[in-house]
Amino acid sequence: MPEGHTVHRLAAEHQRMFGGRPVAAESPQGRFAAGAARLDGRVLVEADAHGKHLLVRFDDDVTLHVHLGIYGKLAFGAVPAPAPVGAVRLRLSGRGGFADLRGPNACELLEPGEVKRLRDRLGPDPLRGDADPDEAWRRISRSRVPVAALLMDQAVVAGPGNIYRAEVLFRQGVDPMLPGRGLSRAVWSALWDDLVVLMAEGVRSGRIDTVRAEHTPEAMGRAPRVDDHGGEVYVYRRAGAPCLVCGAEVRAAVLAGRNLFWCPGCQPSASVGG
DNA sequence: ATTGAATGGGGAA
DNA sequence: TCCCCCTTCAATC
Repeated sequence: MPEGHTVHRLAAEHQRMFGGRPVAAESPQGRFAAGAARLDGRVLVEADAHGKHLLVRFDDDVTLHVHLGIYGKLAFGAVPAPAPVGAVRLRLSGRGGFADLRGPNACELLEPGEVKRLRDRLGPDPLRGDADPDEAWRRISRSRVPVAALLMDQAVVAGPGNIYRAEVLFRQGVDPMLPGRGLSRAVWSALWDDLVVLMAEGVRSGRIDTVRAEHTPEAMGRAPRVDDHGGEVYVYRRAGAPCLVCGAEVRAAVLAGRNLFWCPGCQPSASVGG
């Protein structure tokens, strides 16, 4: 679930459901009991997202910081809320509904200075209007780290995860192992612009679709195929299957502890886009 | 009943 | 580079 587009949707949902009104907070599981007690009854001022981090500001400048990690989930529902099921770390409820948080990587309260520190260590987020891609380019253009790893480094770019990085590199024809400093400025711009388009579409639809109209199963007379994550993609989790564009076998490798997928035909070694 | 995998990330070594 | 955190669900015994 949680790449940056999901977290932006969750922020919008919090704003819509709770914004400007007091909320009730509890920790049915008990592990966030003290934090929930501190939030209980406060007015939710603003919910925001930076990359995969959800930042919910309450009156008196207390900010709830949630990072879902790889397992975490947020589930919304209508009030009256049913008895909590499973390990609910935090339940917020208000007139407009309730939100249950399970399995987050982070669920904590931050002071304003800590929020600033968190934001300062994150790179530009393609989904934020205040994002400056040059900030990322300054790091990328100096780095020997493979571009596929740089795109997963939240200090370089905040928001893309394993699916978007694989898909954007495929769409731009970039070899995942190319070191950052091997990229031209033009290719970085193309990668960034494509992330902006793909992720904004992800916020609208709530899924990750990256296949261009001319390569859809309908356009190419193939059986439709949707990945388990709920979108239509070129290479993510398609190892061993034929590339939708050139027919070469999609490859997989582990890079920095994460599964990387690419097409050796469309993204040959040292290819720099086009 | 148990294991493994999953769209993350921090910290130690 | 590994290990650990946290939770759910599907696959396997």
